[in-house]
Amino acid sequence: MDTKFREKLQEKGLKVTPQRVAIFEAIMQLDNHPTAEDILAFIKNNNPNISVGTVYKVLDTLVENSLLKKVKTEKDVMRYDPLLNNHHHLYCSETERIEDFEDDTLSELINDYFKKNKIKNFKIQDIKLQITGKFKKKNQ
Amino acid sequence: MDTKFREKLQEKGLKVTPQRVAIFEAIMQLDNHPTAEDILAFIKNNNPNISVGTVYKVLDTLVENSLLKKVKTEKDVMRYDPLLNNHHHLYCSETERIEDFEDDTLSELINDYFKKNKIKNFKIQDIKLQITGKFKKKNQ
DNA sequence: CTTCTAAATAAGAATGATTATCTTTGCAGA
DNA sequence: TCTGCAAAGATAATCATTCTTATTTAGAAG
Repeated sequence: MDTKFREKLQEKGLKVTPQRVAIFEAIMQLDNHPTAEDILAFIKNNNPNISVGTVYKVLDTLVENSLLKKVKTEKDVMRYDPLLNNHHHLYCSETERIEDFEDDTLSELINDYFKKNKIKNFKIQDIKLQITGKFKKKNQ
Repeated sequence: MDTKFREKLQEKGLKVTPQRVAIFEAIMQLDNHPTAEDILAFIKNNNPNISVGTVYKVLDTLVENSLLKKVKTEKDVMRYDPLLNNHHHLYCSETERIEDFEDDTLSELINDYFKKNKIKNFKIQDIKLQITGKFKKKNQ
């Protein structure tokens, strides 16, 4: 299951360490875009000796090597997102919940738009929608 | 020029204080989404006695009352944005530069899309595009 | 299976943005 | 003028993140 992850690490010339694997798995299992703290807490169960600095460092290297994404919120904590496929985010305006929102049609729509209407003096690398709102009670 | 701001404060039942006005004006004049520190430095010129806590407190109340927006960068500092009209953000992937990007046609396009394609169990309040990329050298 | 070395981790101190606390100020209404 | 309350000042406290140093480890090369 995490063989792909191991392979990707090697492709990038990064060593495969138990910490890196554990952190990546934690993010996959912890849904909802965990904070560094969430990840640390989760890992401590099986791996009580992991260090705070390590978690931050690993997260940084994974982000740098495009194996993870940082998510921007309005709060002052960073959250991390497994870089699966291109998706947007639904932010709850009342809680800390963040959910993925995938819609290829929409993404295409936007990409097409920018293909026709370039932004002056700016080269787009990535477009993300930040959709703020409220989750309805159902399916909660 | 800041009469509108004063009015808005009063509408919300907030007192019009010189600090609030100064902070708001600072944000309007300092372009490029200043940090709390930028704002503080700017204000200290005319108003050397303003306190750090006050700046943060004022910023918070203004955000709460929808007179400002908080913007987050990849770094862990918050930045503030005068809530003029609906606009999106261009993030430079190499520097901390953030610019506003306004495009009513695009906003409409997206709004229309969501009018036709509701998100299940989610009520949209606001949609922002986070466009990451590189500013070209010109016009720099 | 060893040895070697750069890369990675541990531990915990340090930093720095933000928040909290407590006091003082200034103004509105009695 | 007095009272009450929101706001501001001063500064200590907090807490996420980064830094520093010593130690350990992954994985290549022998």
